[in-house]
Amino acid sequence: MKEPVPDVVIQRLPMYAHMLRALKEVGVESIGSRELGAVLRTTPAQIRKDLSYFGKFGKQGMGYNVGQLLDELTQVLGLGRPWPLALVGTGRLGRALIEHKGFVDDDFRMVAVFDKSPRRIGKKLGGLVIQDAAELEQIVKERGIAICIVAVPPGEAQRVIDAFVRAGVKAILNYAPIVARVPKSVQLRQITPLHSLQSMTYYLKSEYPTSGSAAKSRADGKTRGSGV
Amino acid sequence: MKEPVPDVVIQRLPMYAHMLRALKEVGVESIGSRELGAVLRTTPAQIRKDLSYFGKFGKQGMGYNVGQLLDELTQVLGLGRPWPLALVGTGRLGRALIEHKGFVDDDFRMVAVFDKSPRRIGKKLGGLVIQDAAELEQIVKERGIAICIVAVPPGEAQRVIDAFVRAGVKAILNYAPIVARVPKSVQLRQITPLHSLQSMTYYLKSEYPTSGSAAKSRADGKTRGSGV
DNA sequence: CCGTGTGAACCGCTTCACAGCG
DNA sequence: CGCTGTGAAGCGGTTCACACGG
Repeated sequence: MKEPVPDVVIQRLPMYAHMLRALKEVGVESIGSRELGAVLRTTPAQIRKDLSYFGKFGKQGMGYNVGQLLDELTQVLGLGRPWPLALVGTGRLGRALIEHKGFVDDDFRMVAVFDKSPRRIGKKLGGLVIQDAAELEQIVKERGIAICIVAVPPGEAQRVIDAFVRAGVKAILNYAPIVARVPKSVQLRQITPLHSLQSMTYYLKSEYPTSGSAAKSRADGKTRGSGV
Repeated sequence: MKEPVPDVVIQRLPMYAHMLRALKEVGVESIGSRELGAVLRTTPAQIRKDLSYFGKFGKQGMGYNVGQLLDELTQVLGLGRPWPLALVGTGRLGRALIEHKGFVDDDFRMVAVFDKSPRRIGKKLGGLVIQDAAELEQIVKERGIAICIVAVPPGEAQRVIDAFVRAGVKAILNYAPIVARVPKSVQLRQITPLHSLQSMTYYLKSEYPTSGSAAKSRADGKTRGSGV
């Protein structure tokens, strides 16, 4: 209910909104923090606390009105309008992202696609003509694009990000596995599935011991099916 | 450096390893926590503390040997061996994930691909024959697959995840935007780019005020170019 | 001396517990 | 009475600062 809302809270909001949308569609009109917490796998306290940063949306003894709370969160997150998006990189990843329509909904609309390869420039992709990455800065400025998606090879990612920043972009979703540098005023989210895999293995290595690797041989290492 | 290593620490390790690999390739043989922190955009203290959970890898006054530290982290994370991977869902997303080779490196190898659509079963994808999702449980068990990737539509994701869990899988990378349920013994990582976008907009909405949204009409809303 | 390893201080998020309102 | 909203306690991770080793 004060100014500095913790970052983690903001990042949980989309999940809340997502669930509320689902509940609304199913016809649920009202829900308590206990139930919402159960379905979201968090605690009721967490939910109440999170929401309290933005106002008082519930009625004591009654819980929250699903539709109303969804509207509030939509408002808080700045959604409910079509943010224009740009994407650079139309390799497999970029094409998949566009065609998969993972983000094209009411809140986002892809309005520009770039690539630097002459082979691709001029072709159409997802209803848009692929434009020369050299014109990125100008076009992004012209169209007032605030959010962009980077799907180029690692070696080019920082260059592309710099161009976006110069163009005034304020939020970047980066799929390239690099440690990107952006001004503090620019939001950056990293999508690096390989790192997710590499951290999960930490928890697995005891159950699935090495078959040889570092040096110490291990006769069998067949711990697998056991826990199943 | 005791037993319960914080989860966040584990999740930073892949980034450290990644950077060390890059440094090694460039020929850097030794690095201090200060420099490593600078390039990774963290603090030296953080790095030293993180590493201290696993042992003493540095030499005072000298910093860390890049190659050696990389080996240690590889060991800690349980990498340096080819973990077999399975993927379900060969729609645009699934195909892109496979063909993009985002995770196929020395540490991971895709060994099975599933789909439930008869149109796709039997076709080849990334050198593998797409198999009937109905056989998922059996095949995953047979091949001792511990990690899997879910790239099916939201409505099917939980079912698929349940099947994987029954098959004994211990780590799941899920691309479907759902609140997945898994036993605590199973690692789960969620890749939900849309939520990343939806949380970034929170920080943008003040700079790019609404053009209309929730109800209140707003004559123009052309605040765009200003901040650029 | 320089830089690591680390206990201790610090800070921020989470959880608790209860006052207050429907 | 039930459940929200919230100050305060609890807890875990980050940062500090310094002892110690090369």
